[in-house]
This record gives sequence, C-alpha cells and structure tokens, in this order.
Amino acid sequence: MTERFNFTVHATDGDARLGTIAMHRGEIRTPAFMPVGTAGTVKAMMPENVRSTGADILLGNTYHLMLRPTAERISKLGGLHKFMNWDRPILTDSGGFQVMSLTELRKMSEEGVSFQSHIDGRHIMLTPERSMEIQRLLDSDIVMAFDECTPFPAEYDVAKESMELSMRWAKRSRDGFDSGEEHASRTALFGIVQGSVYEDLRYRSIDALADIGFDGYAVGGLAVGEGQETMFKVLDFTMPRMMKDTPRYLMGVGKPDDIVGAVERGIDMFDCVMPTRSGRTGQGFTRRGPINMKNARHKDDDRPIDAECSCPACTNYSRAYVSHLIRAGEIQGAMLLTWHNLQFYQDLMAGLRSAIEAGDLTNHANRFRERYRSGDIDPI
RNA sequence: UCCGCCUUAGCUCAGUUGGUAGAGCAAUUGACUGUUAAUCAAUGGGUCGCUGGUUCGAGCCCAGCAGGCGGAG
Repeated sequence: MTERFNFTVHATDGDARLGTIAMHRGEIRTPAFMPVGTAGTVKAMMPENVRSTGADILLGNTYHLMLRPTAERISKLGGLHKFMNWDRPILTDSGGFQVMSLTELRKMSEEGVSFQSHIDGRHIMLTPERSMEIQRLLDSDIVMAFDECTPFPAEYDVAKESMELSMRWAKRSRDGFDSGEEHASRTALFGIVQGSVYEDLRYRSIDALADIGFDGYAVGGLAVGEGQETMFKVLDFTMPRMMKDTPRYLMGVGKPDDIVGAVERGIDMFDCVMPTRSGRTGQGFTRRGPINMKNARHKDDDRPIDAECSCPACTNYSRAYVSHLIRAGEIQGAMLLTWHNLQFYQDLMAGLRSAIEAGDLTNHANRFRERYRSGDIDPI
C-alpha cells in the first residue's frame, strides 16, 4: 500500500514550487493542470488520450454526477475510475460552484442548498454531509469541501457572511469526510479559502481552515469576473499567508497567462474548462497566442495549429483541415482542437516545472508572456 | 398555343387593410476561467425579375415583357 497523500516540494524559485503529490492511484506533478471531466468524461476526449497529453489527475463533479447517472449507481458499478476508465487520481468538486452558477434554481440555508435539477426539475438538497457522501460513493481521491463560491462583485458584508458560511460548512465537510473511515484512510480532503477581494476576510478564512486542518487548501471565488489584475492582487496578499507544506489549488483558473502568473505567486494546482470548452467552440491555444479556428484566414493554411506542438492535431493535420471541421460542425474538429489545447496546457505546465527546477522561472515566464501576448500567430 | 401559380439577402422563405423590408441558415468577427455550453453574441449583406401605369405614397393594386414550375391541348 502506497501513501495516502504525500506532498513533497523538490525545488522552489521565488514563491513558486516544484513538487509531487504521491497518492495510492498515482503521482501528481506540480504545478499541475487538471482537465475538467464534469459528467464523467473529458468532453471529446478518450481518457487514454488525456493521459497521453501528460495529465496526472482529472476533475470530476459532484453536482452533475449526483443527478445523472447518480452517485449510488456509479458506486454499484465500481466507482468513478472504473466507470470512466481513468485509473489515476480524480479530484471532485463539491457542487459549490453550481451554488453560484445555477443561482436562479437554488435556495440557500444554513443547512445547505436546495437545487432544482436542470435535467428533470426535481428538488434536491445538497449539504456538506451529502456532498461528502457523494464524493465517497464516487471514490474520489481528492475531495473538495462543500462551499459557496461568492459571486463577484460582492459587498463586504455579503462576502463576509458568505465566507463565514463556507467556513462552517468546511467544518461539517471535515466531519462528514472523516466519518467515511475506509475512504478517508486512502484519500484527501481540501478546504477552500473564500473572502472575495477583501484582505482581512481572506486571512480569516485561511485561519478558520487551518484550525480545522486539511490536506490541501484551495483559493476559491476567483476568475469570476474580477479580471486578471484584481485576481493577482488578491493572490499577492493571500498567498503569503497560505500554508507552505500543503498544496495550494487555484480553482477554475484559467487562461495560460493567468496560470503562469499564479504559479509565480505560489499556486500548485489548477483546473479550468478553457482548453476543453474552447476546443469545442473553435479557439485554439498557441505559443504565440490564442487563435480562432473559425477565421477565414485559416481556410488555405496548410501549416499546423502550432508548429512546436507534438499533438496529433499538429502532427497530422493542417489549420485548413481543422478549420474546415470546426466550420462544418464535425465532431472530429472538436476532438482535434480539444486534444491540441490539452496538450498545450500540459506543455505549459511542464515548461513551468522545468523552469522552477532550473531556477529560471522569471525569465521563462517573461519569455512566455512576450510571445503569447504578441498575438503573432503567423510566423514566417 | 391557352390557363394557373411563382420570381424579396449567398440559400430557403415571411411580409398584416398600399406608408421605401424581416427571419432562419450561410458569411464575417468577437466572447468563452471550480462546464446547465459541439455554446452564446455582434456585424455586414436587398434598384423586392424587368418596363410602364394608378396613387401624395407600390414588395403589396393594374398592364405588358422575361424566366421557372404545373396543368390543358
């Protein structure tokens, strides 16, 4: 039996850390990017191909899976890993984000959240205890505490109340998680820092979570419309107060340059729908900036999406072909562009890890930004 | 040869009792950050087949012509 959860920092460069998280289903190299597999699939990708891009861990979702096919069914079928054919670690979100994003269908209380299912309209109560039970049934490797993702903008008092509720729920999440002893003995639980853009609220949130004790700490409530500058400002005062011996996870982030800036500020883990969703809506990522594959300029372009990329879309197909597939609404267009985008994100993470190890992160990050922001997607 | 119907945006079509035009798709472009998204949004684009007439005013009414479809001989 290997370790339950062992985070090791191998090198640092400024505030950035190069590390590994050893878990019984496999090792996670940090800084890590977790592709999002909400409904038991990384959309448009086969799991073995997600792995081939370099992903060590996926994100799954409590809310979506509890509604369909239900956590109980997945449990009976042997757990989420077997169900979706991914045998490495899976982190599951707690449903907290849906509390915000499905705002018109919810009713909040101290006890939890009453959702109306977007699938069949029936009412469902989600509490910290139930969220923990669902994530246990899924056999998640990294369980997220049930929180409320504070919307942006939020007045101080609203943000304060929201954060304090999340902290009470964090304690109940801890207790609920621990009550599933067998599962808890081989998996991990992360707490989520809230507090919007307010320094003292973020500090209080960190302190409250530290008192409870978690295997890792996430920064939540960012990338919800505040903009990169504000997000970095919040990280600038939040990160120095975060625990040093556990992973720090920035939830829902982000664009490539968001990730670079957050790594420089000490973040170890990320997840984001951007590479997969964009892959389905025609946006590709390149080392010279984002590229809209729907644009007419690509129709006759027989070069790859990104000449420096090793993915199948770039090795075997032209911009012209991918552009045609996307325009034609062909499924293979979504498949190829998603694959490329995931490869791009994993290459980005690998590059950051190498740079930290070499003590060259600042130069590396500056070079990346300069090229990425040039927007010069038509190199000679 | 006769009769009827049709002709409006690149395509398929709406256009009320006459007040100088709209939709969907396509095109062009933009979004997308713990996925209710193979999604959403914006923009461009029309001598309303042609020529006359009636009218203050015609895509709408009248006549002729051209093209298309159907029917009768």
